[in-house]
Parts: sequence; structure tokens; C-alpha cells
Amino acid sequence: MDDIARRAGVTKGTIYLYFESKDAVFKALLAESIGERVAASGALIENFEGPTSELLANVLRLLGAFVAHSDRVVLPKIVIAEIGKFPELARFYREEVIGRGLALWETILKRGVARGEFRALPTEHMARICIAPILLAAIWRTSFARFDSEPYDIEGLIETHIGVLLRGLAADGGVK
Amino acid sequence: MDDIARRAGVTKGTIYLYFESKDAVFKALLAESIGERVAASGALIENFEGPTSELLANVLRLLGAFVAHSDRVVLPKIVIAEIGKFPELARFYREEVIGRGLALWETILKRGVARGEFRALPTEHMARICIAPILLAAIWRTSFARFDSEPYDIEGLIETHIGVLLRGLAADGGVK
Amino acid sequence: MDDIARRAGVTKGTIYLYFESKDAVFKALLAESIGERVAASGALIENFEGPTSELLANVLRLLGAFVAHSDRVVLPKIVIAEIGKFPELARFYREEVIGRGLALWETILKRGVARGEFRALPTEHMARICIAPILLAAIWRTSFARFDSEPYDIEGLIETHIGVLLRGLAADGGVK
Amino acid sequence: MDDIARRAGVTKGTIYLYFESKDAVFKALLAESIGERVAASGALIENFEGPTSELLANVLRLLGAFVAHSDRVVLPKIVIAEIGKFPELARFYREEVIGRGLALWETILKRGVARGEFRALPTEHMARICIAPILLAAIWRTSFARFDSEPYDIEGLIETHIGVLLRGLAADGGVK
DNA sequence: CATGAATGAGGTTTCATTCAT
DNA sequence: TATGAATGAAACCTCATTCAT
Repeated sequence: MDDIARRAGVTKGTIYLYFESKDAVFKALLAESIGERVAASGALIENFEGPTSELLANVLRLLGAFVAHSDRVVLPKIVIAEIGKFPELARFYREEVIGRGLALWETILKRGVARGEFRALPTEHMARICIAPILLAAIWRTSFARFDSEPYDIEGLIETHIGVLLRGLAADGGVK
Repeated sequence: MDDIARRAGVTKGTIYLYFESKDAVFKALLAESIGERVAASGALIENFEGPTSELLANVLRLLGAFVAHSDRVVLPKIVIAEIGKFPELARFYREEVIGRGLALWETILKRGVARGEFRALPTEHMARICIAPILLAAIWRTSFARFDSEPYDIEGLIETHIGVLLRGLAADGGVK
Repeated sequence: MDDIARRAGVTKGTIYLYFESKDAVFKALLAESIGERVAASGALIENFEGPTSELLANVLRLLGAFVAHSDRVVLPKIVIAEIGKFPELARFYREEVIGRGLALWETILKRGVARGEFRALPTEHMARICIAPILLAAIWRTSFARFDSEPYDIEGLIETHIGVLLRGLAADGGVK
Repeated sequence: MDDIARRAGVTKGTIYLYFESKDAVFKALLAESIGERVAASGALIENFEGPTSELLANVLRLLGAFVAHSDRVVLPKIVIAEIGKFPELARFYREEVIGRGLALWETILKRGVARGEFRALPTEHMARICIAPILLAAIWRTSFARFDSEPYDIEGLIETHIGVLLRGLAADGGVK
């Protein structure tokens, strides 16, 4: 908390004027970070008109940019690190962030299947496979990037992921 | 440390006879957990004779089983959680575990390309894409599984991952 | 202080315009609560004309009603609770409240002795014995009453106290 | 806790090796202080053979000596002071100390009535009247004694209390 | 006069580490 | 070699007090 306070340019006590507890600070951060993002993504998905492959690539690039450049990328790491002491935080993250995120991915995947673009694969697994490299990149950037002389190319990772994924998913075998 | 000591059937003080610090305990655990695994995998890869797709699937299934059933699955989570307090641990993990793991995956992928089975894609990214769902499953099991009424089907995830990945990687477009 | 401010319908800062410190707030509260009460009691005692037993009973009933119904009953508890942090408060209470209260009781008791109604007993002790059940009731109401399903009958306590006390004090052995 | 630790000649952390919380420290202190005392008093009362007036005086003198000389006399004050922060402590004290103490006093009083020594008065009130000067003395010694040049004569208080009380309670009007 | 945001010392509690036995 | 009592720094949190507006 001292750290958070110092970065905010205030003292520890001040934080407790605005948040009830450390838990609450994280929750608010998560809610604010995710709420808008999920809403925006939901709208984007709903209104998208082109091929699902393009939609899927767009969403992945959006998330990739977030992980590559936003300060909020620390959130997954914080949640994992604090779970031991604040179990309630895990529940909240599980439901509000992961749950809603997976739901969106399932929507995308089902759209692809319905339009005859994607093969029908278990969406619960596919949603996780889509997101996994994003999570890995987030953990990478917050935990290990400091040891590398040159920054890891997250955008390159995402493009490679998109390429392999779309080919792997394609209904016609991925050939053009 | 109390916890660790209790499970080991000794007292906290005893641990410090064998390890210099908490850091050192984790390091030893990592080294022991990974050392043999990497050595075994290295040998397996070196000696494998069949198609690389089979090799890749075998390794993923091995890792999947590890994540699904071993107690050691907690290690990634512990490393992420403790990084804030023990930066040295992160460095060690980065080099000894991740570094060597990625090297092995690059070996597999290059073998596939060399044999004309896989397309030539940036191996630094592909290695991470291969491993990402494994990491996700590890974090899932250690952090969020408790909130789900029925356990998540990690083996199913791995099989789906293998299916999509091999198709996405295949040199001939993935058609059979 | 936040609590006090909220109940007063102002904010914490405002209190410090009128009082120097938390100490000062309590002191003022004590002075105001007790000052008038002691003055009134002093006058009542001075002007009373009937038997001292009646005077004593009247004063006890007055105090009993105060303890049973007034919000100010919290004062003794507050003083006891805050003494550790505000020693000056204890000194003030000792002198202004207890000292003057005991003096009044000694006046009553001496009146009874002088008029041949009461036995001559050490007034320093008798004054405390008279007041003790009142203090006990105050502490009871502010600290333990919440655990009882039905409220404790403070008026009953006072009447019993008066009965026993007058009999115990009576010069003629308490028989009528 | 720092204070407690310093007086015990250890550091704050050490206390937590033996007690779960501050609450637990108080509870243990109360239980240990009172448990034996109540048990002893219970036995004393049960086995006493003489007149109840003597029994009552003995018990009061015992308690008086405790309040006058024991360090444990701080307990009532501590309970009252900490009630705001540790409500559980109040419940425990109410039940284990006050509840059992009042029960013992009611036993004594009923014995006196049964033997024709005491008048029949509401025991719930009488028990409190018996104990009230003891409580007052305890609070006095722990909170206000420091302001007096010469120590207050607690034994004198108790003797006076006994004298007045027995006379006030006596079935025959208190005359000898 | 009044506000309310901000402070910082102090409170309880945890835990990696040490050391006499 | 092993113990386990003890430490002390650091964590989260509270609250009396201050001060720019």
C-alpha cells in the first residue's frame, strides 16, 4: 500500500479515504480496467460484419496492444500474487474478468462455426487457447522482461499466434 | 517456511541448515523439478524417430499430465507470487526453467521444419505459443479451480491445443 | 472524532475550531454535564428541609434516572477507556467530577449524622458506597446491556440500594 | 501489545507465538485470573458452616484484598477500555466473569434468606450492590489512585461496606 | 466559519531469519 | 544435526490532527 500511495503522490492513510481495504483497491482497478474493455469488445463483436477470422485477429491485436503497452498489464500478476492473502479477490477476478472474457471468446468462436468458417471444436477449450499467449505475454512483461537486454516482441507473438490459430481453426483446412 | 517445515516433518530451524534462505529452497525445488524433466525431454527429443507432429503431441501430453496431476504444478504460481520479494528467484527461473524449456521447444520446431513437416515460423514465438496453454492450465489449477463445481478438463484442453496447433503448423496446409 | 462530528452535523475539521483537542471536547462535555448537575444538587441539598433519609433517596433516584435514561451515561465509560491515552482527562475527572461529587455526598451524610438519623461512619468510605451501584449501572448499560435479551431494571436496583442503605445507616438500628 | 511485550521482557512478535490475538491474550488472562478464583469461592461457599453474615464478610474481604494488592486488578479497566475494539471480549467477560460471579453472590444471598438471617430482597439487585464497591475500588486503584498523595484505604472501604450491608440485610432489623 | 482532503504516528499481525541449547 | 523460542522488519489499517480552500 505504501508503494501504491507513493506512486499516487499521497500517503498510505489517504488511500483508505477512498477505498475500504487493499482488496477494494484491486477490485476497483479490475472493475475499471475490465468493465470498459469488455463492454467495448462486446459491442465490437456484436456489430462486426466481416469474416470471423478478421474479427478474431482484431480482438487479439487489441489485447496484444494492451499487454504490450498498458500499465494495467500488471493486473494478472497482482491477482496471482495476492490470491494467497485475499481469496475474495480471486473469486472476483474469476467471475468478473475471466468469466466474462471467456464468454466473449465463445461468442466469437461460435460465430465462426455458425458461418461455416471455423471447425466445430470445444469452445471452452478453444477460448482458453486463444487467450493463453496473451496471458503468457502479460506475465512475461511484468515478471521476466527486466532480465532481457532487448524487449520481447509481443506484437510478433500475436501475429504468429493469429496465423497459426486461423489456419488451425479453418473449416476448409486452412488453404486458400 | 513453517508450512514447508511441517510438511517435511522437521522444524523451521532445520531448513536453514540445508538452505540459505527461502529463495534457495525454491531454487532447489525448481532445479530438482525441472532438471530431470528437461534432461528427460532432451533425451526423448534427441532419440525420437517418428514424425515431429507425434513428438510435439507427446511432449505436450507429458506436460499436460504434469499440470493436471502433479503437486509441483504450484511452482509457476509461487514464482510469480514471490517475484516481488525475491527478484533473484525470477532471474533463476527465467534462465534455468524458461530458458531451457524454450530451447527445447525450438529444437522440436526446427526439427519439424527441417523435415518438411512444419512451416517456417519464428520459433521464439512458436515456442511460447506451444507452451502457453500449459501455463494457463497451471495457473488455473492453482488459483481458480477451487471456485468451479466440476474440475476443468485439462486433458481435453491439451488435445484441442494439439489438434489446432498441428493443423496450424503443418507445411501442407493441414489437409490430410 | 468523526463520529462526534457526524452526530453534531458538522465535519471533523469544524470541531477543532471550537476545541483544541479530543481531550478538550471531553473536558467540556464533562464540565457541562456535571457542572450544572452538581450545582443543582448542591442547592437541593442545602435547601432540603425534611429527613436526610429522604434527601439521600431523592438524590439516588435522580442519579439513577440519569443513568437509566440519559445519553450522557457514556461519560464514565469514556473516561475510563481514554485514560490510557489522555492522562490529563483523568486528572480533570478526578477533581471536577469525582471530587465534587464525593464532597456533596459527604455533606449529605454529615447532615444525617448531625441530625441523629445516621450512625457516624467514615464518610469518605460511605460516600463511595452510596455511589458505587450508580457507577456499576452506568458501566453495565454502556458495556454489557447489549448482551441481555431484556434490559436490566436499573430503577429496581436503586430502590433496593436505598432500602438496604438506609437500614444499614440508621442510627436506631433501622427499625421503625 | 508492545507494552505487554516489553513488560514480559520479549518483543511483540513473541506474544503471537503463544496467543492468537490480542483478544486471546485478554481472554487467557481473564480465564486464568477468574477461573481459579471462582472455583475457590464456589468451594468456600459450599463448605461454609457458620452464619451467612460471616461468609459474606469473608468473601468481600477476599475480593477486597485482591483489589487492594493484586496486579490483576487492572482487568476490569482493560475490559471496559477495549470493549469498543474487541466486542467479543465483552461477551466473554459478561458470561465467564460477571455471569459466574453474580451466580455465586446469589447463592450466598439465598443461603442467608433460607437460614432466616437475611431479608428476602431481589437477589439480582442485591448481588450487584454487594459487588459494586469492589468494582469502584478496582477502577479507583487503576485509574485515579495516581493523583492522590496518600493511597486510598480500600480495606477500610470494605469493612464499612460489610458493616452497612449486613445491617441493611439483617432479617431482625439489624439490632443485636 | 466551515470544509474535507491529507497526514503520519501508532496499532495489530505476519513471517523470514537467527541462535542458544 | 536438530530444535523451537525469539526477533524485528514490514504488512495492513485507524484515527487524532492539520491546513489550503
